[in-house]
Amino acid sequence: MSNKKNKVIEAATKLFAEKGFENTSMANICLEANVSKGLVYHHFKSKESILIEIFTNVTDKMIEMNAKSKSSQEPKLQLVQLIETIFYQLECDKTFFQLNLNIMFQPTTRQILKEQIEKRASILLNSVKNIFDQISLEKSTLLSYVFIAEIDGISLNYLTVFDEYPLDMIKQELINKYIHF
Amino acid sequence: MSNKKNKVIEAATKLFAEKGFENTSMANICLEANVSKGLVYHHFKSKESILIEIFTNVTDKMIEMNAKSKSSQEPKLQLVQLIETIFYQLECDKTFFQLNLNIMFQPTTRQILKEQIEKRASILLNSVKNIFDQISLEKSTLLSYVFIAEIDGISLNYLTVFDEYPLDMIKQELINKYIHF
Amino acid sequence: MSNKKNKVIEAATKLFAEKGFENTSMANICLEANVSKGLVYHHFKSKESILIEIFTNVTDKMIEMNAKSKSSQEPKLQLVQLIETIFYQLECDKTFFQLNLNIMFQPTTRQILKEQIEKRASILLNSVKNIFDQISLEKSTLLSYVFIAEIDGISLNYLTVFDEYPLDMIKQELINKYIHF
Amino acid sequence: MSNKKNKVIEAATKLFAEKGFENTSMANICLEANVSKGLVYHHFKSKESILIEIFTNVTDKMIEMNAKSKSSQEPKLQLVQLIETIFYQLECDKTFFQLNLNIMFQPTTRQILKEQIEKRASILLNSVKNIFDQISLEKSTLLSYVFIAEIDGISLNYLTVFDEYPLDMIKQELINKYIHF
DNA sequence: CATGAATGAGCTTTCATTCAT
DNA sequence: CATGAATGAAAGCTCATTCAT
Repeated sequence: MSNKKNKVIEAATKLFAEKGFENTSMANICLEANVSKGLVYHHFKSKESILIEIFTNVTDKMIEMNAKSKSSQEPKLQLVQLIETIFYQLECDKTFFQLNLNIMFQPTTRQILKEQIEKRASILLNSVKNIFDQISLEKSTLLSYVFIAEIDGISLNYLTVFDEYPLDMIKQELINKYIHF
Repeated sequence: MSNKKNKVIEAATKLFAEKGFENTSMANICLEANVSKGLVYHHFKSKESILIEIFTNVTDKMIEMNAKSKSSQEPKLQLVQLIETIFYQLECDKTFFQLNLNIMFQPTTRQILKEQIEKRASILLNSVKNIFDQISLEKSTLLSYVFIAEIDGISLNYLTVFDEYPLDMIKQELINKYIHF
Repeated sequence: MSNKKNKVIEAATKLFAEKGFENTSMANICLEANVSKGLVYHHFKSKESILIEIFTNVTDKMIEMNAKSKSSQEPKLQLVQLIETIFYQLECDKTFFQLNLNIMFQPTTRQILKEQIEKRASILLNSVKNIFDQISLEKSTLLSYVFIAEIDGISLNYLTVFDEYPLDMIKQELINKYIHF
Repeated sequence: MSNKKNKVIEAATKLFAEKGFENTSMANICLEANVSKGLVYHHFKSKESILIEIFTNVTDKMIEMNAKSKSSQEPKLQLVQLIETIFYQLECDKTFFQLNLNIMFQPTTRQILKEQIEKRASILLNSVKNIFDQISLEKSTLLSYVFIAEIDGISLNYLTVFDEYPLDMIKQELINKYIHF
């Protein structure tokens, strides 16, 4: 992939996260990436398609990571490790999670990425369910939904609701819950 | 308050929820409310100020409801009742919750309503903490954050992540958790 | 004339002078005069007509003053007195002179007040020529034009060209010129 | 510089002079220049900036001409030549002088171009004073102000006050004054 | 006399996109 | 690959004016 195309993707990711998709103009992206409009339209057929490519890249990484992570540990420890991983990334890449949230809740962008959003959700659900299947086949679906809701709720509150959020304490509480399951 | 101003607020609320703030034009609002552009700008100084007025109205209602709801029931039952109320409203007014989410995650609108968002969050936290104080003074803050994360996570998953979400089952699971606390 | 109508005229005069006719809106005038739009349109048929009334009032005063000032003094002293009067007013009412200038040079307003502007010019020319007729019947027209040009040029430079203008010195130079004519 | 940008400048100059800055819309300019609105905003960041560029171009030309015109003639002849040049241009480019006047008297445009207007005034004053210094060092400043006032007054009367102005006769009178100085 | 809700045309400006070079 | 001039639709907003009360 050409160097300049990457610069465009990076610039767009940054700006979409900072200002939102609708408030980022092609001109903004060109300026940030230091390329011309013509070049952007050489690599991408539209502004939407930049968004799609950014989102797809991440989905692909998620699938890849998911494939690798088939651990043979005890299920409770797998849950703990999953929690640790997610919260680690949440802290490392706040902006990126924020971008994903605003894409998912903005009706327009949501519509554009509907299929991918659903795909991601089902990957995550399956991945979590695989773990809970080892704990309780009967309640595994319900437990998975609850687990995901907890993760999403904490992320959401951390990222956009509370100014000073005791993330570590709450993470610990969650780990405690599942380690004594 | 004049009839037409209300029509504008209703139209704007509907469209902001359906299409997002940035994708709703003043022309759209005028068409939906069946009024002229001039009239909208006679009542509101800008598009932003419509959003602010909508959001403020709801915040005010929240404060009012909060003041009224000081129940003298057993704390566990208060939690159950709170859960029931929130999920009832979630199902009744899906669009409105969606509007709130997309406002909170869109950087621009978030900035505009920063103060109000924080105000709302602290009202909710206090309100929940008042209940948990009666259960465990020591852990009440932590428990409140967890409770709110659970509610928010479920709402988020119901509204925007999963196409077919077993909301009732999950609500029941949550009620079970807190009734046996 | 009603009190409120006067307030409108005063407000409009002030704002037209400060911001120019085109940059003053009816809403601005209403706010400044503390009256409603309906009232302004009760007294004036349009924004233009306010301008016309302001300008006409001044023209009428000029005519009146001109009628009174038929002095029987020596012509040179009449010139000196005219110079003194004009410069006195220039210093007293800078804003008002500025208003007149910008009305006269803005093509739109100029067109509206074309006839009055010409009327004023001819009154002034006649008035000055009457004095110069007593000095030199032959050259009186030319001398009048020169005199008016001198007055206008000095006013213009004082009001809008130079930041620190030695008005008094120049006035004295002019008086010297005509007293030794 | 691109051909179309020049067309925009020409169109804007013409229309600003004919109708005034405030009464000329971007749509007017586009129509006159036969270009799209987008193109105008590609070359100029705002309507104001068109005005600034027009004005700056002229100021630059003035400075350039001023630099070249250091003549070694007798001072009185230099004055005569300056008068001839100014009146020649005044007759050639009536519209352009009118544009300058209405920019200088319209409070808004005046504010925008405040610095340039002052710059121009000081260039002209210096240029004239250099000549009068050779006639009378003592009175050169005063004489310069008077000279400029005469020129400006005559221009103003010619351009906007009197319908039939004996420009040539008055120019001759002025030349006579300074040739017999 | 007096108010201010209401209109609709028009304003400046932005923007995704195209295309000749 | 790469540029940036050029387009035209649509955005947010202003404003003189009207009219029911």
